[in-house]
Amino acid sequence: MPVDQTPKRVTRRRVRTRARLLDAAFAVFAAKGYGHVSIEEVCEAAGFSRGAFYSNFATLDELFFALYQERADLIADQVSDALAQDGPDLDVPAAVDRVTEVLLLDVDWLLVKTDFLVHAARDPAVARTLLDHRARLRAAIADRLFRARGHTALPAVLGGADGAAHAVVAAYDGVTTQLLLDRDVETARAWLEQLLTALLTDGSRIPHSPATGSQPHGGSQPHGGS
Amino acid sequence: MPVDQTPKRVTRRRVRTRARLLDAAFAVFAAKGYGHVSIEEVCEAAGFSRGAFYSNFATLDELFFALYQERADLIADQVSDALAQDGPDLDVPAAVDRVTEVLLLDVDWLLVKTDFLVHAARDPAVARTLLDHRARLRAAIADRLFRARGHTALPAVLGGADGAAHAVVAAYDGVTTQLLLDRDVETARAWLEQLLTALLTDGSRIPHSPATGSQPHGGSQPHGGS
DNA sequence: TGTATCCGATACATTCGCGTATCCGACGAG
DNA sequence: CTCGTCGGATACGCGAATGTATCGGATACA
Repeated sequence: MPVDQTPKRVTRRRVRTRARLLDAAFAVFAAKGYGHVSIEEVCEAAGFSRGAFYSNFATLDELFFALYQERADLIADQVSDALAQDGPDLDVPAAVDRVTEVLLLDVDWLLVKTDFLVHAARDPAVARTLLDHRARLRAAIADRLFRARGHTALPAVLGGADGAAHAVVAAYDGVTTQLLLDRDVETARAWLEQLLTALLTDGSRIPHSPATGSQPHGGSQPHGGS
Repeated sequence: MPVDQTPKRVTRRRVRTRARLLDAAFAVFAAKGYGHVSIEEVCEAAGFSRGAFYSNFATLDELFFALYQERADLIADQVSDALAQDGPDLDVPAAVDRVTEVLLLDVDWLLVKTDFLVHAARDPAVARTLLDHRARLRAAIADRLFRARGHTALPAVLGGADGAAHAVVAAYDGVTTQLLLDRDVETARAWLEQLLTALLTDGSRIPHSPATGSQPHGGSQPHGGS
């Protein structure tokens, strides 16, 4: 067979430099924001010259896309794991706690993800990828909620596990926005847990104490910086 | 009055060109995204040369900042008006409808706003401005909810009108994210109304019919493109 | 209407980032 | 161990965007 689909040899060194470029790009994008980053900055942060870049990627968009896919898949797996941990009956606060841990731990990732959102908002092809990723997350959540129906009643307004999963993602996005501005991870986590609790349980079934006492900070409510 | 704070003459032409620059910048930012826009592109869209720009702004960031402040103030006023329209007793669905109309009408504004968020997330001084704007919105909402307490019971998990206002803003941000990806304004509006209804009313008091029948599209739930 | 001032246009130099072509060292196969 | 191929470095030319300095026309006030 004279010609391969990927005619290059297996190339072991290549994957290492590619990975280093991706890692460096993540750090640089988080720090300065995509759109204010030049190719050379990424290469410099990775300890390479531009030649290495053009040997692995055609454009900065391509790198950004690959970077997002890699990390997004990782996050999706982690969320799936966090949701699968406890048995058939769902412990809402515990599950919310685990998922929140995964989703709000790394502010840098939120920064890059938001950059990617802005990018996708103007490119339908890229938007499709992001929508697919979100659909995967929602599916995992909806599946978990569906398996636990009967044990935990969902508010009727949301309309089933599917709608509830949608609401969870929306709450996550909303809290992310505030977190990007005030950079207060702990408050954001507390606030997201509270929001999800409010969304996933109907009013009659209050999980914690409804008044003060369970917040990490002194305040009665996890309000952001202002 | 011998000396003005701004010693320049009243300069009537100046404000016109400044406004034209701001309007053009809004359109260009919405189309291409801040960070992929050059000064010359803005000037060209406004029908000016770069000299006009440098006579009115020092940098593109400064223009962006002014642009955001102008529009954000406008939106804040509109929301306040929408909340003040009905009497002392709050009609939640109607108020939600009016506010949603203001907040999700203009996708271009959401695009620019998200760009500004990304920008603010890396500049604490800019972030302060955005946080202030959000605080103003929340205050208007909380004030409205507080005036209507007794008529409409809020879920205890959120902790009072203040927490509820926070939740409203978070829901708005979350729906915005989805809207930027699928560009489906009608579904987004329906979904936001449903989310706010779920958040602002406890489970026992269901405003519309809890099942299908009030959505604009055929589907049972206003789920986004995927 | 005259005029001093302001404002935007034009021209220029400079810097920055990009993409390519070429070269040399490294790695893997035999 | 040797050689052929691959991957990354270096050097070059190019175009775009920036900031400034200067000029001519418009504008507001007397």
